[in-house]
Amino acid sequence: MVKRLDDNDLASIDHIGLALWRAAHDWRHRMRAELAARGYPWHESAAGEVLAHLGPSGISQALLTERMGLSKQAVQQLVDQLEVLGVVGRAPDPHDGRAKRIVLTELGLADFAERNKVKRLIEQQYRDKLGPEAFAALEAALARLAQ
Amino acid sequence: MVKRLDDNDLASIDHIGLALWRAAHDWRHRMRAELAARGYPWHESAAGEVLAHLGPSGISQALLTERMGLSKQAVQQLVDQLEVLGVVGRAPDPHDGRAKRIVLTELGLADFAERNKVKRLIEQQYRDKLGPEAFAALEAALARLAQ
DNA sequence: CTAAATCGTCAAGTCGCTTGACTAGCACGG
DNA sequence: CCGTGCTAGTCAAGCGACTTGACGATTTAG
Repeated sequence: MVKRLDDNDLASIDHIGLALWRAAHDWRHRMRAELAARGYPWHESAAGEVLAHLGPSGISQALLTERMGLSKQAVQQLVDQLEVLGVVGRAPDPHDGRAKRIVLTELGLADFAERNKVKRLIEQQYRDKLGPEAFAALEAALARLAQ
Repeated sequence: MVKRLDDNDLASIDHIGLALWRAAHDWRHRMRAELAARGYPWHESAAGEVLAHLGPSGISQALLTERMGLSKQAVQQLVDQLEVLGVVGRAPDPHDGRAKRIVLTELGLADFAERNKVKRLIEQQYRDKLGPEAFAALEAALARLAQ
């Protein structure tokens, strides 16, 4: 036996979970990097996640908290950052004196539009790489798993 | 119009990247929770990731660092935690006075075995949910994406 | 109309990682 | 065989992304 490699016993780590993990991170990385390159650098930080839950009609901070699955304090901090950057603003909710609505500024709306473009771009890259049938199969399998 | 929902404009967020993200996190969560439930709670913390790169024959800290894609200090801290817990130990490398080998203790070896069991279990859950063809298609698509 | 729940805020702490500064051992060209 | 530089590991400090705790201001329920 010439040489026993360190990782002889690591064949076991190459499972589908790892493949999923890598694919998810690849997607995330492409998305964040592309948006940062296009002039929306906050997508490189955690605050960018907020924008994934925020459309032109705005959202209450409480609902945002629920959707993001974080503590309300965490969400508050992320929104604070975006507010400083001028991407979102806070407006009082007319129907509830406690609540505030998070709304997109003009810059935020531009970000929203760009995000959709980039999403389609990366989806197309994946489709090109896999072919349309395999891409559809992937989508279907993931949807099935999510149920 | 009865009611305009907050998320009318959020249809765009439901893309394949998100599905991948969720699937990856589901896998990770099942893995960690199951291992924790079986008496290996460190898989709930970042230190558990170390064990994914560590087999019975051990590994040098430097190589581990390279594999994990973290700074050497980060890896050191994670290994420290596992050492305190008695899962791994540090042995001097006979061929290199600077290096130390990270090796599994008896507890670590039990963890290694359990990890493989759980991995197979969860893979089987996924296979059951998808059916063998779709599962194979998912594996193939993910492998293709990783290239 | 009071009691409880909800919305948001301020403060402090934890976890997972990073960068910086350092020591001990190895490698190699002169 | 020796110094110059590279590599393995350690110690310390700090930062980002969260958490928990405590709180005032509303709204809702009984």
